[in-house]
Amino acid sequence: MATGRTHRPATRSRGIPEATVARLPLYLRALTALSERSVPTVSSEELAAAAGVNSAKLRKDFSYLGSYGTRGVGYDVEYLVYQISRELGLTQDWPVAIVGIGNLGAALANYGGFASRGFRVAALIDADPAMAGTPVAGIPVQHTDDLDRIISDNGVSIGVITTPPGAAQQVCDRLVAAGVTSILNFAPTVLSVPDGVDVRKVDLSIELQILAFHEQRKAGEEAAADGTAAPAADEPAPPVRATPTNRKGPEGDMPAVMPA
Amino acid sequence: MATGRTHRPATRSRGIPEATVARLPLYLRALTALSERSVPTVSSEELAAAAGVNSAKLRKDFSYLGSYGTRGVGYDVEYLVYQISRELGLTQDWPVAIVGIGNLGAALANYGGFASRGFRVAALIDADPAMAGTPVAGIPVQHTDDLDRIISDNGVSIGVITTPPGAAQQVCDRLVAAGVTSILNFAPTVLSVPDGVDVRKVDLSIELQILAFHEQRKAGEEAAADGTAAPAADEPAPPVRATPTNRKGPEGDMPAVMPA
DNA sequence: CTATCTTTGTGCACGCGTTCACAAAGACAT
DNA sequence: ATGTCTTTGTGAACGCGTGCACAAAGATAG
Repeated sequence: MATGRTHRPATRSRGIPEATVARLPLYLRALTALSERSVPTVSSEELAAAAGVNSAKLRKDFSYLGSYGTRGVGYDVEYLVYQISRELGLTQDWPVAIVGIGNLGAALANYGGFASRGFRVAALIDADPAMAGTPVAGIPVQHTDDLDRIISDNGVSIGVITTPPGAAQQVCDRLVAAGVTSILNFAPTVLSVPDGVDVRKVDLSIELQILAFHEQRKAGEEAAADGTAAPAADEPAPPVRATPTNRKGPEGDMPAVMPA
Repeated sequence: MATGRTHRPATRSRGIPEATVARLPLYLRALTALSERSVPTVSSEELAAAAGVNSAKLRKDFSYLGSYGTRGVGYDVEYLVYQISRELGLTQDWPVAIVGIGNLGAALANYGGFASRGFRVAALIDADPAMAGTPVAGIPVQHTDDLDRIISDNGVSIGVITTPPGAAQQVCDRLVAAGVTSILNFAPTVLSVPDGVDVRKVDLSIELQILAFHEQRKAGEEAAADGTAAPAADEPAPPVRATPTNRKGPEGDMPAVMPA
């Protein structure tokens, strides 16, 4: 999953822990599903199961919002949907701009989950002049030169970056200069932003690498359980240390450096 | 960011904390960039800056892998690239299957970051018979009916789900039954999997909602700093409680329920 | 060989997040 | 009205992650 806000060192926003905020959308989704099935009330146990979390955690999370439950009964679904929506700021309209209309940018523009919940794709921006005017998902692509004006005119405060990594920081700087204060970054780059600007990153490559780590570990454990000798790759750090004059891996030659 | 592993409750894998594992890909990326510029060594301070983290944290992270640095000098870039790659399991080939070739699935198939770093798109799978045979990113799409065989034949252990939410759990079950033990889920659904299977989720909608929360909060603080009266949406929980017979928001009528 | 200087590796303390376990609160039946 | 039963809300304990601050290690110069 994409993780980690940058800057603003874990300040509790209005007393609501960051971890709780990250789970509210999950609860909201489960509650919306219940609401569509016209379920009037739900217990913490049921809702927690639907959201895939511990029921105690869910109750504690809700306790930060206020006392919205009824003991012996549970939570009123409609009321809770409204309260969480309000808390997350989804009762207002959020115009969003997507910068970098390649495969991913176009896919996001077409993504249905965007339009619902108060988020509206207000503008698509790309650096390629040939794309200017071409409609993507029914919205004409505009050129980067007009970025500043586009952001201002539409009152965009949330920007989505889907550019190649090399362009990400520059685009980010321009977005921030134009007034954007929240950025969702899909480019595999560490963005640096001034205080007061929130950045969240979604990084496919990182997610896969984390999965690979656990996958390798599972394979190693399995082999150990089979009584097979553990693979060399799973052994502790080798005694041979690399020095500037001795650059070799423990098992001989160093493999070719992998591309980014 | 996509966040949160499901199941397997925070077990320290071979002594390496989960939080550290999640940062290793970040370090690896920064190190690879240095390697391409032929930088021989790097200090924890420099590398930490490039990766966007605290230098003490970076040193502690590396200490879990072993003592790979040289006091007074820093870390050997090439050696560290190799060690982290090995630790993450990137020295081997990981065939990946993408299920659900819509806008997003196609975008991922075309994504360059996939191919590098040992991950290889081994198969594209979709439920639409009309798509079968159509090449996407140079790889012919295969039908869901053959999912089991495709996974087995290619030795796929990592699956990527980019289906509509309604199909995600079913696809997940089939993947797991076929032998997949790691899943990257882009569908906005809580997947339930048996023990031993890792799930990571990437959820655009959740990321946006978290950003909206902080955005709303920033707007509220700003207004308060201006001496303006705080907006009603930012005030503490209202005294009026909703009961099954009194379903109203604190400010009057309940807004229409939002779509999922 | 000794002294100095740089940078790592880590002991320690602190704070956040999670979980347990239970008292309090309300619904509901009698 | 009283008692029972269900479910919430939360106090308290625990564990993980973070960051400070410093001792130990090694490089480098004289």
